[in-house]
Amino acid sequence: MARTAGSDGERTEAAIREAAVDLIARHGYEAVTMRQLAARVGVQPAALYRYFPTKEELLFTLMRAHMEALLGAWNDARPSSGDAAERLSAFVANHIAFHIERRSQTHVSNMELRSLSPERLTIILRLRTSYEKELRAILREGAESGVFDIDDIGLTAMAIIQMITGVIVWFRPDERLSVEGVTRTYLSMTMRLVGASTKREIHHVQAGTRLRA
Amino acid sequence: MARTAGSDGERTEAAIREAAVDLIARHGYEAVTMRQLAARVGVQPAALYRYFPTKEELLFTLMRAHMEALLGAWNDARPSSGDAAERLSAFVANHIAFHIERRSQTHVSNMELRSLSPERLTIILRLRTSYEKELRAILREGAESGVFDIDDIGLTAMAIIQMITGVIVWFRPDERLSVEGVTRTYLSMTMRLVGASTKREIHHVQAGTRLRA
DNA sequence: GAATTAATTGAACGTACGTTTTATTAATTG
DNA sequence: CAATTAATAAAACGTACGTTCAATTAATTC
Repeated sequence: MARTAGSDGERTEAAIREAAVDLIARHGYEAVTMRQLAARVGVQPAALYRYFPTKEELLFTLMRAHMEALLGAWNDARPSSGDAAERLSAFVANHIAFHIERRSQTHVSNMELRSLSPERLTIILRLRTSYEKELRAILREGAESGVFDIDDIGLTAMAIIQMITGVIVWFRPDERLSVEGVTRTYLSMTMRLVGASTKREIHHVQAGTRLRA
Repeated sequence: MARTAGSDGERTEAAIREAAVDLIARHGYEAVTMRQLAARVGVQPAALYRYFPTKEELLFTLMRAHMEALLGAWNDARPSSGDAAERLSAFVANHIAFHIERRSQTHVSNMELRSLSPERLTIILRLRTSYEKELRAILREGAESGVFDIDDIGLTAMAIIQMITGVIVWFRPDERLSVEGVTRTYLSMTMRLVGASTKREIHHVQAGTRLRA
């Protein structure tokens, strides 16, 4: 046999990406074989090479897409006005919603950096840094305007990112906790963390925050 | 050749463990080969099998030792008296100090869980859970005695652990930040996170704290 | 100082890996 | 409807993997 009835390049590539994200998130990049991936897609191993020249290029493509989607989501969710507390709320809410919706992609992007070549690693890290810069800018603005009380901006930014990304490690949407409830609690913890000055701001921010369905 | 002059089983096993932790932390368990490990130790691959029957058993041994050391360190550092704020301070300080001292071990224990068989995974997760239980107990005590203001104990415990473990991802001891400075800032952020009630406690905890140079 | 035990080498086994090559069939185009 | 392009299968290539086995030497014991 050769070309199969109803085969379509776009659909096959999408299926490969989806299966790869899932398998790599579950077993790790090194542990996943091209044969395993092909079997999941329902195709012979050689067919994968029509879409991705190497296994590493496939990994890189997945990671880059994830980072660009994250930056895109923040670009759409970013408030055009409002003080630092409001901006920070939006950032945290968007981050948590995005990561809960894409647990597997996030796992891949966070755990498999060491499997990238130096050049590709640099590209991914640049995207990551530009995302973290957004958070630092918010923290700096809040610190300068007196809305936040922050000891060290860079350190606080890392602490917040670790904390809110960590949700995907333990959170399962089908438990006693809802996405909305978890987001609310994390918003509250974040505001305390940055020493958001008045109760008014905290309540205002939480009141105005809408969570994704 | 066979047995080499001056060879010693204890020293060789220690060398294997040390090299394995370092290599696995750097490249990942699946990516490290037994030949690579043997070369690092300065021995032939077959010699490794005198000390560890399989590659996975070696990984498991490293992880279990790390978790038991963590529990042991907390057992030694745990204050015999004091309120919840004091206990929490001790927990955070011990956690950060332990993890900064053992970056590689921590990376292995946190990243390579999926390479363990179900039985071995269970053992490691049990150790991890019993460590997390310590933090939850402190948070519960603080919440009940009114020292802390906590929304959800389990959730707050996970947030704190993610935050303070995240230090090892970005912190390098030889930079502008000292271990002491980072620990102080994280202690302060943790106390805010749990809504430590009175300024007195926060100030007590931060007593002697100076901002980084 | 012979016998025994500890520590290691050297070579090999079977398997599975990422990838390439060639052939073949389906869909599209002129 | 012939020619071309798109999408895949089938088979193979060379390599590297975890592990085993037998032989060999160093240290220890009696």
